[in-house]
Amino acid sequence: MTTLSQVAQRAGVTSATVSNVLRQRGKVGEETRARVLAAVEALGYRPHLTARALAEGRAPTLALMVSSIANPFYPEYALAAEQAARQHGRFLIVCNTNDDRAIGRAYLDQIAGTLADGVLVMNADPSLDDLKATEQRGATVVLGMWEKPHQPPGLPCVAVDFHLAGALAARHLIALGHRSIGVLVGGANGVHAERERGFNDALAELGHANAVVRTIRVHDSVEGGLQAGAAMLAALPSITAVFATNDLPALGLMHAAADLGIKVPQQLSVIGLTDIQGAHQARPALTTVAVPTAEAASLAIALLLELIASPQAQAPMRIAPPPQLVVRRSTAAPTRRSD
Amino acid sequence: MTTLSQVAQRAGVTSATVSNVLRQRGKVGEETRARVLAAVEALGYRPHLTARALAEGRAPTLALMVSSIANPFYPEYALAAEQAARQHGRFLIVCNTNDDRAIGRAYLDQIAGTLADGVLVMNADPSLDDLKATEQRGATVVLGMWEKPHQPPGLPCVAVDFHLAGALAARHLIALGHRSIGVLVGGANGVHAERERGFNDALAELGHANAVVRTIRVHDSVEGGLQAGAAMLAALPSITAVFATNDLPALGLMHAAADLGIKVPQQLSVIGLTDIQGAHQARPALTTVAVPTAEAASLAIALLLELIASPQAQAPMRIAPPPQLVVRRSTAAPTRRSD
DNA sequence: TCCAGTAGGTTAAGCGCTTAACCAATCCAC
DNA sequence: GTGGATTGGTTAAGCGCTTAACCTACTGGA
Repeated sequence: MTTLSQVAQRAGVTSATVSNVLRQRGKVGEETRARVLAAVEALGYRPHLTARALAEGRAPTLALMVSSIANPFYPEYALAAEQAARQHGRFLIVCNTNDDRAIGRAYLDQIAGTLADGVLVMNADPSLDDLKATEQRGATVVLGMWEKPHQPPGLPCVAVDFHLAGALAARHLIALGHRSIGVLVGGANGVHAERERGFNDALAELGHANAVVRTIRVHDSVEGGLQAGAAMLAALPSITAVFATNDLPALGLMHAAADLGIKVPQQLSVIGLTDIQGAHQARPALTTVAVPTAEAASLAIALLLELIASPQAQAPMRIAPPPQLVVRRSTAAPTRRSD
Repeated sequence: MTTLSQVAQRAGVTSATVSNVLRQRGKVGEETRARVLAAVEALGYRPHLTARALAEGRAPTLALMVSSIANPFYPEYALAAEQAARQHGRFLIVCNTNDDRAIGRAYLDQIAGTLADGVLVMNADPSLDDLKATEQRGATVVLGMWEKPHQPPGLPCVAVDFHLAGALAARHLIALGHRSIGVLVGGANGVHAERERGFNDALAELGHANAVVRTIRVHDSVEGGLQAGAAMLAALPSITAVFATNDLPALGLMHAAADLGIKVPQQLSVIGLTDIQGAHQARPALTTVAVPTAEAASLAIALLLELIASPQAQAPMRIAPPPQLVVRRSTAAPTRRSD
């Protein structure tokens, strides 16, 4: 490792001067600057980011907390977040909490404010109380995707209008003519409540408050949708469409339909929510409501950095672009399955 | 932020003593220890990881370089790597190079040896030369998944026997009776060459060297497999089975088959390689050769940490558990498609 | 001739923590 | 009692970098 003072020695100056050259501040003569740069080059000097951060009184990284990076959707989000962070000269630490609040707390305890001066938290994975405590200790916390724009969490956040997302799904199904609908609600701890509410509210607005014939809570996975979906489809032949609050169960449901010999979309329409990669790769390609993943991620990073720079702003909320209906091949006008 | 010396002051000792208490080293009296711990508790003190790392002369994190965390397979690997790192008290920075060597080099330049004292690189994404240069500068580099166990890269690595992986696929197809096989080779820059070679070598060993009727290079994605697969299936009706060097193109190929009305596995067998999450969720579930992702990741982290602790070991190579054939529903005994 | 201003540096303190070296008091065996 | 261990701390240097404060020419205007 080459240090600043080694470079300084070779260039015949003090390390302060080298630092000034590298950071383009302070006054440095043309000739000296050239000597310094030559020394930097010759020794292959690279600034020690850890030392720099300590001296500057900031942490060198940002942290992203997710339940598991292996879950679809998060990788896309993480990619966008990392790129945004990099553009601001920051690095991203990924923390998998595995939906375990103790792990989340341990992470916050260890790195918030010391290794990472900003933490981007997805889905309120740790409890809001833990997050607020972390904030008290002087770290900056941003909720990466808050689902209720009209109900601020008391923490800085990027809000995505999931109420609208649910509503878009409902309007699409109603417009197609569906009047007998099943709903699969995923998400642990009621995280998807707003999506479900948006769906039901829109139904009511359109005068079809009772179109939902069955609502089932499912595990937020393909398997969850497969199992619950199979049961639901077998029990209720009148259902012509299913809305799942997440794409994963929606895909599982399509499998369940295939297993039962039900054709999608001819006999059953399926609509998801999120638009993960697998959605448009499915057969038939899944109609879904797309969440603005990348935009939300870069908004969150930007917010985080602004708050780190000037912490006074009171719990600001950034609104991400609205979700959008993406019509693919898994939805169509209804035909009675029983026919 | 609470610092060590604030705690020390409150406990009526020096910061050295507080440090000794927290690190369980040095001699500290029972009574003093209790006072210190009480002060730590009262002030909510948390050690400053950046400062600690600097003082200890090590970097606080490990880095994982991948082309894009949004690509399937990497998230699973990253998850395992992060968990292994956490068990050793390290944090993981994720670096997406987007297959751009300049970005990879920039990352190495910036963090290797300063922010991250170890870098775990997937698929030789940056050039080996860049990596060796990084090593010269004193950083520790480990290749996360080297594909050629019998041809050391000159850098520490975790090797997975992809030759065997290819061979397993070949043996499976031959055992089922396939004699007219198409091959889809993914991976940029010939990364999948070893998989293809393993496949062909096994075929030759079994006396069916000419079973492969067509080999196509494809983009390493569902779309890549879809397009190339459609062309191949249309042009060569004699093909009864396809091996793809990666699951993504294999899934695309299944779609192509569906589009052409070709039934899998009745009329066409498809086998992939990797066993990504989407493989067992596909319909029919994809037969594939599973790569020991999690094991390779934790081996790599362990190797990285050992090398950081004692850099003398000469370019050791760790061998991950062998790949394993996972038979699902996309392969069966052949029937002539033309029948 | 004198002084203010500026260009081009240097000095030194400090970020928060670790750790080797040192020191004072107590203990115990002989 | 006396010397060597042992206990329980303290001192101070240092990790590599930043930055405010300071110093020393030199320049030029009145």
